Amino acid sequence: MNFAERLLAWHATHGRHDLPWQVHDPYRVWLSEIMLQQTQVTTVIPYYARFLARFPDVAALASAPLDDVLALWSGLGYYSRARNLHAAAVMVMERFGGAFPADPALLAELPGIGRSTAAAIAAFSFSVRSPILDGNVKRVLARWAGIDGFTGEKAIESRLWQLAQTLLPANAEDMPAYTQAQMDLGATVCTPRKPACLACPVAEDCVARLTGRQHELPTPKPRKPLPQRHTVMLLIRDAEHRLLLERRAPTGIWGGLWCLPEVDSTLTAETTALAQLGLTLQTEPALPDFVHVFTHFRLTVTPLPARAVGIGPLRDTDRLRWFTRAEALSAGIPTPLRRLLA
DNA sequence: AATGCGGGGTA
DNA sequence: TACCCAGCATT
Repeated sequence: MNFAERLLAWHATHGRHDLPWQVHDPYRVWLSEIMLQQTQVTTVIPYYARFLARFPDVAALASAPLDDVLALWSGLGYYSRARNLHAAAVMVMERFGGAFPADPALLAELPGIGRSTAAAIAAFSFSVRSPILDGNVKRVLARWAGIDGFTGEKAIESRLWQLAQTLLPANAEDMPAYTQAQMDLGATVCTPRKPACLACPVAEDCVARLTGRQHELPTPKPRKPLPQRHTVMLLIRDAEHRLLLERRAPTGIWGGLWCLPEVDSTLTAETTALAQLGLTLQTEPALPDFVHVFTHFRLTVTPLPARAVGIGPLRDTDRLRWFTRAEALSAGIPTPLRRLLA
């Protein structure tokens, strides 16, 4: 049996068959694929259920306010995914009349859908013969073919795409199961740490296993030490103990989410707030620092409580808004703020 | 080609 | 702590 045939046979008995998005509905497949970008299955499942209940089809999503989408995405991270999801839903309605195209090249024109996600949607929904190349597949193929070098590097990645294309099953109707089989093999057998080679359907001709290099491949990403950053976040309360939140710019960290106003220093907080927010503050002693780690830097946050005195009506209510604690918790806010409020 | 972009699970 | 996860967009 060739590579694809062995994966298909393995998947029939050992694959995952009960995931909630394993349906031939491009909307649900698309939604799950976006949520699963750089995010593990167990994390996605509850978000997927809530999202689908609120937005049962692409028309419902396209006509919803972005704030509602971000609120349901809150805590899942990579918020550009939520903004792109909403924009793509609008495009599917306007350009394709609400029906997702089957062609991966067309799917990849939608925001948030790259080559791998487009192939996954096309394979699961329409049985199109197009290869995926996610973290699982990169690891499986790098080991099986004995490919050295960081898989994020251009030359390595292009070899892997080429290989993935040649290994596709002959029959298009096998594409949904084959695509799922690759993901399942990477997630449950060919795992990053302790690969279960004894349970692997392609172990007999796996170069990494035959040469004892399962634990060396794929070549890990070269790491640099995380830069340190510091910020002061203002916990501004009004007379009714409501909290002032500021909508962040649409791009960058926590884009579009509601967050605490930030200043550079506790010493200049009052003057900075007056200049930037138009509020006169009485600051209180800072709360203990906490650390939030991102992929690319480490952020130390000093929470600084303050009372707003002599407030006039806030003029820019699209950017600045007073929230009760309950309102803040149900809005689109980043995880550190959710933790701080809890 | 390199960087920005979250958050959680895991050993 | 460090690595990894159903990657994509931007520069």
